[in-house]
Amino acid sequence: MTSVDVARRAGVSQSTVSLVLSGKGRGRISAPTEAAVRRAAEELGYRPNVAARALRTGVARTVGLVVPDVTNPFFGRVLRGAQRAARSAGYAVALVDAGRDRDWEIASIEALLAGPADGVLLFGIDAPADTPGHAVAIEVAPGALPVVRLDVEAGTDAAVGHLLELGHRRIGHLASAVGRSTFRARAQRLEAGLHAAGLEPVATAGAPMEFDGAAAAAAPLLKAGCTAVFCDDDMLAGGMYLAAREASVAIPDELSVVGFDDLDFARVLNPPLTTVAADPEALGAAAFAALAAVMAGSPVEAEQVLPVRLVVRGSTGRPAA
Amino acid sequence: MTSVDVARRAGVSQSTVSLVLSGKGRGRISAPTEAAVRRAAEELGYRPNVAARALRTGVARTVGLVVPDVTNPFFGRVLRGAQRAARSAGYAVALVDAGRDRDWEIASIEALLAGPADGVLLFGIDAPADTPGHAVAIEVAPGALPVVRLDVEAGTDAAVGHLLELGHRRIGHLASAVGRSTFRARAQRLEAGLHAAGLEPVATAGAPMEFDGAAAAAAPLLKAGCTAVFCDDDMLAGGMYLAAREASVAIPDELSVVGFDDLDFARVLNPPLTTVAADPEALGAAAFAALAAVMAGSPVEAEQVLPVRLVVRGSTGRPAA
DNA sequence: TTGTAGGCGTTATCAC
DNA sequence: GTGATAACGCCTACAA
Repeated sequence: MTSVDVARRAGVSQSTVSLVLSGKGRGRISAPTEAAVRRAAEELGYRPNVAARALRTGVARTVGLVVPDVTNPFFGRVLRGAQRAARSAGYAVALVDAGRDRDWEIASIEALLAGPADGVLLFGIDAPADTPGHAVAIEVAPGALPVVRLDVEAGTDAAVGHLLELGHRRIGHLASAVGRSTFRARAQRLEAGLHAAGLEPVATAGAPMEFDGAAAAAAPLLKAGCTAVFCDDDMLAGGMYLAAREASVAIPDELSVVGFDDLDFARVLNPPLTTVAADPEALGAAAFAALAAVMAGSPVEAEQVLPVRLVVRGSTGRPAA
Repeated sequence: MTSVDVARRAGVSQSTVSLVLSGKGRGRISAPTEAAVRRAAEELGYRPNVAARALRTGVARTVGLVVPDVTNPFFGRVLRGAQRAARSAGYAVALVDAGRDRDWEIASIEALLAGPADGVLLFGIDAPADTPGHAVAIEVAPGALPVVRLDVEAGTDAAVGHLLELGHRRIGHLASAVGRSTFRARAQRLEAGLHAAGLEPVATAGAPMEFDGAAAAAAPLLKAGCTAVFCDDDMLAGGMYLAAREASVAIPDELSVVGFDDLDFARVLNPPLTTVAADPEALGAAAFAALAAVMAGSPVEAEQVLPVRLVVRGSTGRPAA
């Protein structure tokens, strides 16, 4: 099933088929010829061979999205947003899971850029300085690559402000153990907010992005006597809930918890989690748009910052004392 | 950067480069020549062009994984399992999200099979009868395609048995509104189990795979006076929790809840969810293995059933009365 | 042991 | 308006 078959069936040459189907025959191919070609293609169920086209044009019409861990529900929604935007631009998005493995991350990026993909979206990856092809970074600090990210500063400020306003003075930080710059920004901003109020974080713990590990890391924060904890992420907040339950500490009566991301499960936690809500679909869509611009050679803002907002639910309240 | 450049640099012909790099030069190419080629390739940072190779060989070394909704955490883990298995076989996995849209599902499958992918893994999709290329179905009832699925029958039996053993007689079913055969199997098995005990399901509700919608669908089950509810999926169980909280119904004292899948958040719910645990990574890996066999033309069992097991946690207990 | 040559299905540049 | 024809980069008989 090739364009040659279509040509034969339509009684024209192969190049005419190509011209018609690519739309480049505009005003060069007669209407009857065009109709005949289209009908033949339709009847035969012809689909252009992607590999041949890619080889000839040097363009794959595919972009890669590299995420650190597909298991995190956040990425699914980023992918969906990127995929929607990409599809309407005639691109496909290939998701690759780096499995939290830095080497594989780099290998994947190279492999992708070597041909299968025209560009890559790098989530939370502080990209190799010499990223070879078209790339856009997501959720990292400004660097060599154009960046699309959440307004973590505003989000953190809002969260800390909320805690302070409720009267908390002993605030802990359940931080992500993975050293991504977005998390460093949160830590920094948290400390700044606390300092401005004449405070210091009571305790800080670095936790893996997974409930049990986070719970283990969270336990010491409880011992340190925090009345509130800012968690870098909702997954970590989930771990905090686990640790609190284990230690029979009541949320929010004895402990206030704030998360980040507003993952779906945040609402079903008991009590529902107060968290900084982000729009992952928008993040994915914006990242694709930026990448499309990069690939087109258009100017791209070095940094695009998407708004977030604090959603106050049941996990925060006034401190007990 | 092509194999011709490498050949020139190594002072050999292009075909020699191809032979060496594909490993098919075994015992045909002299050691010094081979070394020279490898060194030249290394120095130049040569990467074979995937499109050219795919065009020439007719093989993309990529398989597609089509899922109904990337947003569900279950799929992330299936993808990871499939990707791991695929990678060690030299294949890449392209994830495509059908966005719960049947038409797009079909379009995606066709598009994938038209070239970019050598085969597809179809999750929960009752495939078009005339699936054109290599395909394996995941989590559906046996049909035209080889199937890899969870032992939902045993899982449902275990869940129902558990509820019955605890003394429940008024058992409801929070069913998935999406008409996939795996869910039909659960419904059927639940009824069978109940009948065997001389009971009928007290009430059944069809719910969307998302917390709020599920909660809305779950509310009537509470009104119907169920003392226990079997949920087709942990997401739905989450909705059940929401509805129970809304109606001030205590779990497990006034209502026992059983889920299915054992998603990560099941443990952080309060109380932790009793659920039928599956191994999504194994599912993904087994599906890829089956697809690899199909692509290789080897015989493949029509149906492969993976074990599940009931994990009893805090959401189930004896009925109040 | 190595090189030559043909072709995979497209697109695009020419003649006609 | 339409049709030859030449790449794109790679693999693989087959020839030397």
